[in-house]
Amino acid sequence: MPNSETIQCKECIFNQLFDGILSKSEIMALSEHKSGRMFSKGEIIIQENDPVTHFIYLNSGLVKVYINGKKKNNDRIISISKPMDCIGLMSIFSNSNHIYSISAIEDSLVCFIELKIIREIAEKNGKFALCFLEKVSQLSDNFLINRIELAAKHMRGRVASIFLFFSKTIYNQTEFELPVSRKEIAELVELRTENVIRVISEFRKDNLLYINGKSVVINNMEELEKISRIG
Amino acid sequence: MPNSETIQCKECIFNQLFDGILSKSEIMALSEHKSGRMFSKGEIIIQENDPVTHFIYLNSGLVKVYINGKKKNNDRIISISKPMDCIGLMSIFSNSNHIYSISAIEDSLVCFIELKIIREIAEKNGKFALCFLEKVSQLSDNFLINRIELAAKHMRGRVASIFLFFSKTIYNQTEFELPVSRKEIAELVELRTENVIRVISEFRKDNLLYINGKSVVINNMEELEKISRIG
DNA sequence: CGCGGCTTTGATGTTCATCAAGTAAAGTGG
DNA sequence: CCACTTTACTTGATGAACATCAAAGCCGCG
Repeated sequence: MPNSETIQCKECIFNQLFDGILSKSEIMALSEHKSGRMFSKGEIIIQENDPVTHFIYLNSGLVKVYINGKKKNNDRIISISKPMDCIGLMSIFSNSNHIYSISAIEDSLVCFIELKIIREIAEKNGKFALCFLEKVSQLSDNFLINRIELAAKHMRGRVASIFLFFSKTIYNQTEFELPVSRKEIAELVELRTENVIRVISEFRKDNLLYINGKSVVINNMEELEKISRIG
Repeated sequence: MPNSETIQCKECIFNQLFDGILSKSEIMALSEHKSGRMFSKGEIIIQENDPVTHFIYLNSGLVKVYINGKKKNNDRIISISKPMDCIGLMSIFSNSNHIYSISAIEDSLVCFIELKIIREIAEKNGKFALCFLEKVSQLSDNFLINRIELAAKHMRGRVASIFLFFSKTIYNQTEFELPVSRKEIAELVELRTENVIRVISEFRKDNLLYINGKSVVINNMEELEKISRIG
């Protein structure tokens, strides 16, 4: 595979997540069953229906979690995950096979920890298990709330929320390179590509943002937020 | 409060869920911090924003989990939960306040277990914690998948799926009393009441089901399933 | 170079929300 | 128990929001 590389990551940021909860020996045990790999933009990390063998952790880069549509042009993106996010947390404990696919939308360093060792440690270290529990719950809550709010919004609000998401949650800047295509935005917010493009054109005309290809500058954050809330 | 009653439930079905995982003394400890209460149809069990103090478990009856809309006539029902379901599992570990409301749609016996004791046991008994983890994950997966499939369906498919849900998942019969109003069906599937009614009328006209008020008999399960899948 | 996928705009049609209005059912107070 | 009010249910008519279809320009890639 191109651009692939195996990395032993003893000081992976993963450990930070459970600071004070894991013992030295537990961290060691995890490290021994952990490996990292670079995925370049566009590469598929997990395919729907792959057996669940590892806990997956994003160290750097950006990935999308999605389900494959039955017909073509019908994928649905569940979430865009950033570093420190536990991607694919959901199906890991409830299914023996992945129910979502994951692929890199930017070059990404992905860590894999054998699920077996996670289970072993969780069984012995209840605090670790509880910490996991909180993360899973939080993630689920977010996804669900997200979906419910999405359903309540019209086209403009949906598209606005995506630009706010990238600006605030991902890049923390008003100026950034859009890491997804118009088509992918459509898959994120349950719209058709054409309509996403139309709305973007409107936003540009209304001077809410500057956008040229993938280069974005947000000009009127307040108005976008208003549109995202109401529309 | 009317129809309320406090019950010490030593042999609550809750214990069955963790059969072989909990020790005698742990079961005892849980029992001591557990209480049950009857809620009659329509009563509110949990209000959005109530502090999370207990793990909540449905022993008998039927409840709905929903979020209160900002405007009136804008509630959204997340799920209908049946006995053996851990209602309100989601927000319990991730939030200090409930983010969903829960109310009884049939007379229901609800068990409350102090969250503190659950946490204590989970910390010491990792298997118990893992078991919880699996339940949370499963629940989340179901909710999310549900929402995604919903968004893909048209009116007829959405309404059909609700009748299938009650017939197959809840009552396990082709003949049952609908426990929800047309308005609540609308809140379940992101439609307007008028449209739910229109679709139901069509189904009746097409002889897919007999329905009079709340009495339902499903006549053509196959066709309803087809509509639910495709439409 | 030419092919396929992404982007863009316009025209058209379908799906669904909204508005209106009336009937039935269910809860409320005298 | 009956008049009264409210809430649930139902159907029709209209319009808004969005999908679909079509066509053309753009871009990257083998």
